[in-house]
Amino acid sequence: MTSTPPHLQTLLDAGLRLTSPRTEIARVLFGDGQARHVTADWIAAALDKGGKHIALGTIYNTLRHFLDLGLVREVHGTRTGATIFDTNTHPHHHIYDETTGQLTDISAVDVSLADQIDLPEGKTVSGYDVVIRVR
Amino acid sequence: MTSTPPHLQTLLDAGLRLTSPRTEIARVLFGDGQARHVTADWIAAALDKGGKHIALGTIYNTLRHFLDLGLVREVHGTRTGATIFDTNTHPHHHIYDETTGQLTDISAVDVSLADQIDLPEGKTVSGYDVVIRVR
DNA sequence: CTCCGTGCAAATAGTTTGCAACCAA
DNA sequence: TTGGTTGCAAACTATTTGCACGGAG
Repeated sequence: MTSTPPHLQTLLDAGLRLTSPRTEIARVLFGDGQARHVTADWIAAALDKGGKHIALGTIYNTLRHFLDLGLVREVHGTRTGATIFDTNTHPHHHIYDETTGQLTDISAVDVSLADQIDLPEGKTVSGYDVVIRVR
Repeated sequence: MTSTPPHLQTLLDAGLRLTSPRTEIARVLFGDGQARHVTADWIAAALDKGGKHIALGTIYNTLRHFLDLGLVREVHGTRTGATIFDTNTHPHHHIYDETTGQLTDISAVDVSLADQIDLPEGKTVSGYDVVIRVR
């Protein structure tokens, strides 16, 4: 019994059609349940390797949809040119190796913010990113 | 008595010539002792406004020099296209308003990291960035 | 005098967008 | 049928680089 995987169900719930590029990209990203840090180029290469070419433009558009739906997150703070997308959507942060470019997850509980941070009035915290740089 | 400003002295100490683009850019950045978040374009515009046009390429090259010398820092974590340079080199972090794009400094003491973070072996922490996103 | 540094334009890199053909529902 | 999607290429933005001229030391 092959039931619809949760990430594909999310697409359906959002009213998005279940098209071939979307399912293929989703398979590469979530297929084995393993969290990944990927770039658009990496996805394109992975698909090409499997004989399933998808236009880079479409990959970017699809990633943006996935971002909106919360299926992936962007990682900031690295000095690599391309945007890195993280398939781990649980609260967590990153260690960035400036020498190798290697990006490693760290648990959110290893980081704490003082509770007396002055926010601009009327604003609420929507999240925070921590990047620990090592070399 | 007009003694050499510290940031210009830093250039000299590093063996860099005190050229007109460098002093002009330094003046715009540090002239009034006020910390700034700027982009290369902002600097170009500010210089043009003062009738001192400097080529964008030269501004980028100069900013890279300033980065190496620790006169400015890059700010990561925002979703604005251009790289933001921060003239505040003291340890601190940022609040990023996703609605307005406004970037605000917060003191480093308002942030604390757990001391049990597992680093890759042989690596040392060279710094860390915290960006609190608000809306 | 000697190079380092500059201006400018061309080259790159990453990402977005316009549009005709397509296809999931 | 029909409007959301795709592919492709062109457009764009941000940044880097190559090269001949120019100015600081």
